[in-house]
Amino acid sequence: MIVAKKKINSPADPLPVLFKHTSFFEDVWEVVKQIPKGKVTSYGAIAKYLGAKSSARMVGWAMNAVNNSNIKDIPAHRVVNRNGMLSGKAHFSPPEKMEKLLKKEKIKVKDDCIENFQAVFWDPSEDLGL
DNA sequence: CCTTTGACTCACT
DNA sequence: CAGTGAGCCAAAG
Repeated sequence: MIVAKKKINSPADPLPVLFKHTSFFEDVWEVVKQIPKGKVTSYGAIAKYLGAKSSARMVGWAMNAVNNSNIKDIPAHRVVNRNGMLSGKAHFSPPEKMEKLLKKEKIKVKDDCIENFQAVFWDPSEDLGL
């Protein structure tokens, strides 16, 4: 469990205010980190796995936090919306990076959408046990 | 401190 | 079947 405004990874991370005492972000990250290579999941699935306490929007916030900080251990590119659309691509360093990384993992992406989304979809509730 | 917004989703019209 | 509204919770203005 990572705690609050403490350094997440690098000593020189510009990690802003972000988390105070909420471990929500960590939970999201942990789940995201568990996503098998070549698979993807949705914000809603993660939120649901976390108990649906928070809405999927918070998951997106967590991803935003990842981009904001120097955290690179989180494969945020494997997280898309429930339609399999790369809704968050715009928030990547180069927006194309998300799609690029996905394709690199043999995930078929077309027009910012994962074609075989259902096939590569990974449900945390299923693998992590629920 | 109150208002607005956001990488979402579901339900209703 | 597509458009709209509401719920969601935290962060930024």
